[in-house]
Amino acid sequence: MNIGQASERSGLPTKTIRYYEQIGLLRPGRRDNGFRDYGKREVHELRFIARARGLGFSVEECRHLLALYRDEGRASSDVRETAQVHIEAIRAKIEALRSMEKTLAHLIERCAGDERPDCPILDGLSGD
Amino acid sequence: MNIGQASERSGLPTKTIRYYEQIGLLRPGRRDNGFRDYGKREVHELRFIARARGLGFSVEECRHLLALYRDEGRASSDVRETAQVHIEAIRAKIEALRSMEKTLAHLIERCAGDERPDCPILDGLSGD
DNA sequence: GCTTGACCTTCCAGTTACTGGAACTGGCAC
DNA sequence: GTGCCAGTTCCAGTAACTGGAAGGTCAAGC
Repeated sequence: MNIGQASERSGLPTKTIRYYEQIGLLRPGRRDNGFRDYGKREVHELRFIARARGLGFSVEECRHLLALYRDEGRASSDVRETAQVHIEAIRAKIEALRSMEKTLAHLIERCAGDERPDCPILDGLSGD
Repeated sequence: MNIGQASERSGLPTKTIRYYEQIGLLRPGRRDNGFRDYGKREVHELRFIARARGLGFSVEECRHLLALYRDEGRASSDVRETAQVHIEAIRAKIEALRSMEKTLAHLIERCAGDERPDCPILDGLSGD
């Protein structure tokens, strides 16, 4: 099938699919006319990548996961470790964001938000 | 003072300070020898930017906040709105990350993580 | 046979917020 | 005058796409 169909079935934009090919993530065959040709397997792998990206894995992590997925002789410990490292990064990000949210919420709470210039948010940012 | 001092006092790398100047966020004066010259006010503003960035505001948001900070006639509602929009973006990110974390934690939990190839994480990604 | 339109191709540039490196100058100690 | 640190500019690279230009393919309709 053409890239448009593959896009529809994988949920990825054609631009993204071409990009993944460019960086060597997934190389489909070509027809005589130069069009990319996707089969069931390729679409399946595109969906795999889409899901992994949806869980926040970087493209390089996706490359690694895909390699493991393709490798029948993989050890599940490899996958688990990759996922473990990633989930810890996610947790760290959540913590960082929560801390920002808390600080910001405090500042916003104190701000009148009217036409006057006094502003605890700016005061907080300026270091008072 | 020179950029090195300003860097030390603001906590921002010199590269970053030069970058902020390049995009017109903060323009220090110059000495005869061409070196940038920072005063108390500039360092104060650099710290302002550093704090805002630390709370996750984009550089463009920082530009806006800095303009408000400089404007004695600002309305605090402007600041509050900017912060409100931002905190909602933060909350959305937290939610997205939490959802990723939950899904991933479930998958990791089920994975033996040994030398065998069977892996619920890969199964989950492949859509089974 | 020709045109239209949807879909495909490649390539180049832009996005965010820096960061690294090269090549050169300023200013001071020895 | 030589070394050295700290300053200068400019160019390129990062992550993961995304938009747009310029042009080729193919089936359908007139």
